[in-house]
Amino acid sequence: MRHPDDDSFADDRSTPDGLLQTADRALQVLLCFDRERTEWGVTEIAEEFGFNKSIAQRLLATLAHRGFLIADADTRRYRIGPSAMAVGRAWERSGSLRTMVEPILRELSAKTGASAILAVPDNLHMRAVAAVDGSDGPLRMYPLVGELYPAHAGATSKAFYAYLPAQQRQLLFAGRPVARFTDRTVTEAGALEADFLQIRQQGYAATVGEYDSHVAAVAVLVSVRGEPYGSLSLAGPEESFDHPEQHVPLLRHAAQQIERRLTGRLRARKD
Amino acid sequence: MRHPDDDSFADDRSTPDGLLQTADRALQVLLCFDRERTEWGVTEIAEEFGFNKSIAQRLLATLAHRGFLIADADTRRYRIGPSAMAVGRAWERSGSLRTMVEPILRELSAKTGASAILAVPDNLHMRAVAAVDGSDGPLRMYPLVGELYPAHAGATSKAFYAYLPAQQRQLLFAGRPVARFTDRTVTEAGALEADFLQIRQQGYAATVGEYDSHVAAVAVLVSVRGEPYGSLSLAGPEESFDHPEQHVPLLRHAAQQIERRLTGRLRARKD
DNA sequence: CGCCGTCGTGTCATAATGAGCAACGACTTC
DNA sequence: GAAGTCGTTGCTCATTATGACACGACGGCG
Repeated sequence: MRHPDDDSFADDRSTPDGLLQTADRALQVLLCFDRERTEWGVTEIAEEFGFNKSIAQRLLATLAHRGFLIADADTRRYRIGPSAMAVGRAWERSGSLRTMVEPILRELSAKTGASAILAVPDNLHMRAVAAVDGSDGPLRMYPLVGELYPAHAGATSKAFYAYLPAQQRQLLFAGRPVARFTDRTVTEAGALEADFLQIRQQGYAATVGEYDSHVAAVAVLVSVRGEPYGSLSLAGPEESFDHPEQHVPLLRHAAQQIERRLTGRLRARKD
Repeated sequence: MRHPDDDSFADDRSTPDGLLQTADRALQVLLCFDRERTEWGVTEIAEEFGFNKSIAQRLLATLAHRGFLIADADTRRYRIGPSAMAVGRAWERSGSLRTMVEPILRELSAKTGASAILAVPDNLHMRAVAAVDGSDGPLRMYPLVGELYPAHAGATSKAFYAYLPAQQRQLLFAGRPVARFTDRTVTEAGALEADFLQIRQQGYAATVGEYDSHVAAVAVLVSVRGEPYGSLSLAGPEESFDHPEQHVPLLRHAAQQIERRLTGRLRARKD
């Protein structure tokens, strides 16, 4: 699905004028090492993009030379390499994620009065990577950003973990016992599965006091490039944050904005 | 410093035969958005690499077109972009870090009998990203990988956090009170600073029972591209793991191996 | 307020470079 | 053992990147 003012990008595969075809192709190739396909061979790349085999071979070799790919010596297939880690770390360090999504969170918060939080999964938890306090003042003493939420409690976590493959969801109960934070925390496997099912069906998660007592929250899944990325949530004091579900359309819209900003190509050409 | 069998890489800046110059240049440019330099302009890139301005401009525009960079509309300077996140996530998903490092850890463990752990910083903790259990059997019931260690307790953490800028080290005491895990945990700011100083002076951290009672550990800093990346540690039961310091040279050597594997370009050309 | 210096962008001729073709060798499969 | 697949490499041609130059915008300085 495309945004209206995206139409200047004629085709993903073709290189616009004024740009370097070879470099562009290399980057395209690099990006196709994604969740769906983690390994590629020379011929596969050639077919995927309609390149000649020699082009594919040289592109892959160049990417490998700079460490963006690693060539499996046995299978002669390529996987993602350590330079991907280097640029990924550069991205994290840059803090651009926060600055890119904070305007969206600010708008959410302004329209609802609640705190807005973008969180990403992290070792059976969710980590707040960007947040804006609501007009009722901060929910906590300490800053929201960096906070970890357990996978099984609260809308922020449940909106994400509900969409995990069933097998991975089992992990929530595989290790140590599921912690109880309040008397409303859901700790029983069956009940949690039922919640997840409902979340998938209605497309959002709404919880009250599951992690922090007196905090109500509503959250939706955020996907990037079609893959679950994190969750976007609104949270506020149980007393004043009325009918959180009413904000689901707003959340959905904001989630799409975030997805768009995190899916590459922005301000590539002057408009 | 180069490894003996690295000599086929004549020069970082020149593109070997059989590779694509333009793609290689684009990747070089992408990699220079690192800790030291997070923003580059067209002219700066041109000077840095000896390119013509037009080349630099097109390289940057191409990288931006695919979302690897973002152009600041006002300053016309470039920063790292969301596609860097995409490939970084692909790297994490691939689990290559573990498979690349585990042979080294296995060798460490085999030579010492202790458990070997590679950990990276994570929100004032250290996270074990790869580990091999020692011959005395596992230290814990649950797997080492994924484990979080607090920043102020244990060699694994201290070997890393000792090298943080003093200002950032203050954060350890800025938030909640420093937790005490055993009677040997160092919780006083002055004493911890003294430990950090000693660690920097001797080049390694050695602790006994600071986090887990009855566990002795020794650790060294791991740097990638000259920047602190994580720590490499050996840990074993206090009773049987004698004179952990004796293994520091071994640890140093292994840390260098890891650094080399994580600094790109492996098996780029057949040897 | 206007000048100059700097920076990013665009143009154009040139030739260097990447594209495509085809052949080879290694390996797998039947 | 033969046929097919895959990755690699040499070679030729022209597509494409290159670099010198010029333009316009911006900002700092006099």
